[in-house]
Amino acid sequence: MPNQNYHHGDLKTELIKEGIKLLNSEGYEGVSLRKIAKACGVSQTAPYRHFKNKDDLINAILMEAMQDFSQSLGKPAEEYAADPQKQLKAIGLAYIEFFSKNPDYLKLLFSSDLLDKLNTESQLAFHSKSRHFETGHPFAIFYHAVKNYAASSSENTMSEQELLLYCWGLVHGIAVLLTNTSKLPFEGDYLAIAKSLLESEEFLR
Amino acid sequence: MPNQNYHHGDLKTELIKEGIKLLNSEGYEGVSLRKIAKACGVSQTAPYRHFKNKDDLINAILMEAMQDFSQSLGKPAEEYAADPQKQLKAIGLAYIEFFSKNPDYLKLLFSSDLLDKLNTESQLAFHSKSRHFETGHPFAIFYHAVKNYAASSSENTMSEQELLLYCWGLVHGIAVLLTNTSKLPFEGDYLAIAKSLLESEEFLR
DNA sequence: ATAATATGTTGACAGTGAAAACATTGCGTG
DNA sequence: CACGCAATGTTTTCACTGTCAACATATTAT
Repeated sequence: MPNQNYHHGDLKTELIKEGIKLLNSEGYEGVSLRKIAKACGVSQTAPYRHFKNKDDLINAILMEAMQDFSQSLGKPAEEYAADPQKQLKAIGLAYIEFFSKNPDYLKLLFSSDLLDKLNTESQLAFHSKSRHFETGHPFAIFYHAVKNYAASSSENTMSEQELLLYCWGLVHGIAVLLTNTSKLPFEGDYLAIAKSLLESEEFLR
Repeated sequence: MPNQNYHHGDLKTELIKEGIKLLNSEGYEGVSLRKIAKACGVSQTAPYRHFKNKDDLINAILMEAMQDFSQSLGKPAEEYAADPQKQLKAIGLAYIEFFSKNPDYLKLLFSSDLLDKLNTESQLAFHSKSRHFETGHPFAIFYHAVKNYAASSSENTMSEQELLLYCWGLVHGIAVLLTNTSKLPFEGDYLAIAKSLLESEEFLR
């Protein structure tokens, strides 16, 4: 029977859980190791038994978040598996919607080294289709949809790399802008605009 | 005759200058008020006589940076003033190239509240053409090029808002991705890819 | 010249990430 | 079962950060 006041039981996963909670409640800037530790009812330095440093914890949190993300992209990927273009467009929209709902993930993702780590640790994960929903590269689904479309479309004249940059860039850029609507020059339902944009022929005819 | 050890003379502008230097040398994470103050040979709290807080100084630094940015966009804007499509494409490329060379500005820009401030303080600046190069909204040039193209093109079927989201989103997204090339799945000269992409008919035919 | 103001300094405080030294628990091996 | 070692948690401490209050000095206006 474990002493309730010392060994915690499953601190590692609870740190991640409380980290996500804190991120959602206080936002990107409000996340600190000490707060997370306190939320778990544990000393300030306890997290260091489970994570090398703050960025390591952040990466673990993101890993969790990217699971949601992968699922959000996976749904349209399956639904429109038969039509590569429709699939790609639907995935793009899901990408935008996800970060629109979770703006802090976007900031976190590009200020941590999660993606670098994933790229070096498991280059495979990005290219293999099987592991997307686990620990693989969160953008693999997107990447495969792009490859799929490139292979299927007779209209497309872009190289695979161009196409990836085009699709990912557009979708990511819109996501960034939408999480900063106050930075945009006029008001409006930008999410709706983004939707009609992706569905139009201007993007992938 | 000013005492050399007390009143500094022109601390405010030197703080900005040293701030930019620090940003370029140590990167986004390495910027702190205290370091900037020390670089100016002044006490830690001296900056508070000229700036309300850190974000205020950061905004001033960005203001300076955005001047460069505006000029980088202004050059192709003038060069291709006669051909709205070419102009828009050239501006887009300049946008990408600028942040590709100054990746830290990109991070800073979207983690400060500069754009919000500009939008509330001078909504006009974004819409008027005359003040771009001074204190106006740094994206006004881009915006005007979009409007220009929308008005001139008979091919374009998008609304002005759609078009802005499309162009700005694409260009911004690519800029973000290029400043994180290590996050991309394969290696290559992404800047060159981006260039050929913008020039292709896939983007604004 | 003197008062008001602008500008700079000192010292302090709370919050942060991190390391070192120490304490407690639980597990594996004899 | 007992013992020792590894895992996990705590305390203490450090350097660094942004910011404030109180004080000092210079500049400017009256």
